[in-house]
Amino acid sequence: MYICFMEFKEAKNKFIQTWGSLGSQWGINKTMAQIHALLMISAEPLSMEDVMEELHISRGNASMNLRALIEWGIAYKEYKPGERREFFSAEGNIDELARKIAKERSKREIKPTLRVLKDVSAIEVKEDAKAAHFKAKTEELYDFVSRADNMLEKITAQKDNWITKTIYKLMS
Amino acid sequence: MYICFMEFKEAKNKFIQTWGSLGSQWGINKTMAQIHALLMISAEPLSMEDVMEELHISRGNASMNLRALIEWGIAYKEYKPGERREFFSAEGNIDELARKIAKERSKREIKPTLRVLKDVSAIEVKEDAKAAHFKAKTEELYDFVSRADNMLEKITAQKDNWITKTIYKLMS
DNA sequence: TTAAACTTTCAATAAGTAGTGAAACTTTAA
DNA sequence: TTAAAGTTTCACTACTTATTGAAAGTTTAA
Repeated sequence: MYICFMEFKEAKNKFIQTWGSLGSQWGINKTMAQIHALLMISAEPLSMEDVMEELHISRGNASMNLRALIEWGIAYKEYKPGERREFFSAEGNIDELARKIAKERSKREIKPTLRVLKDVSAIEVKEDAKAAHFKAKTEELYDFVSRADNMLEKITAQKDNWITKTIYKLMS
Repeated sequence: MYICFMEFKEAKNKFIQTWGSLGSQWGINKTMAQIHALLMISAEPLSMEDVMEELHISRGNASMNLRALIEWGIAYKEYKPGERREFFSAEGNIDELARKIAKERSKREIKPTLRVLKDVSAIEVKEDAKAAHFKAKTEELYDFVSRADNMLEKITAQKDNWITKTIYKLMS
């Protein structure tokens, strides 16, 4: 039997790397995902200096990506009494985290795509069979994507444990 | 009132570009998504030559990405009687298309991430409060991601109209 | 079996995206 | 009000990923 003895530091590093590459596979900047990973597993809020040191990144990079995380609503600025510096922490509730990511991506990508699908499917078709096929196909896509987006909204709208609730409902 | 009169060609091009950029925002190669868009809206299967001409891409690029689409199970090779060339067409059923994409991404990204989460959360913790927090957090993440993956499987396992069915079940 | 038609591969290169670091800006406490 | 501490911006550079194109490989019909 193979037993993996991993040190805390090693595990931490592996987790940050994995979260970063997962991020970039899903269209999120690698550093942004890594900073998020770091904040998520830190028991205490971190300063920008801390983030820079841990990930070996520049001040500019840290600043930009911390700001992006805050814009997405998945990291927060915190102030410590008597401390001038700002500290950062990640959204601690995973349900809430997933909800916010889903919401943000819907807003940024799905909604604009729906608009285009609506536009392009609005072409007028007379004789042209190819154009007719295009119209039919893009209408079908519009319908599908808009239903999928709707489904996502319904799923994430459930407060607390939306995954568990959804699985439960799906079993009926 | 603003009315948009779009020509078929213009609409087609816009759709291909949009589908391509949607693809790259979701970690799928732009050309792969564009070829898929083109095949999807073509009434007839297309030859590699057709694809190259329409998208202004090289033979090598067309070949690689057509192969990738076939590996994903969302495009098919077709043979016409009396024709030596191969023709390509896209998965016509959108439900099936989404199902296959979900399956492929789960296999490529979610499953490996779960493995890492399991590994890193297996560290032994004695006194160290930071390590304890790390362990708790990664265990929580493992639990969440594995439930989410499970939910996706359950949703897409429903044959025919899984979106409609899911929305219906969620309303209960 | 051969040559024409077609497809794939892969090293080189281009394009796109992310990261740096220094300068500009902002805030705060004395 | 000022200077020290801290933060942001952005032009430049580094890095990653996609694309080309030519050469190698494959298939088929005569």
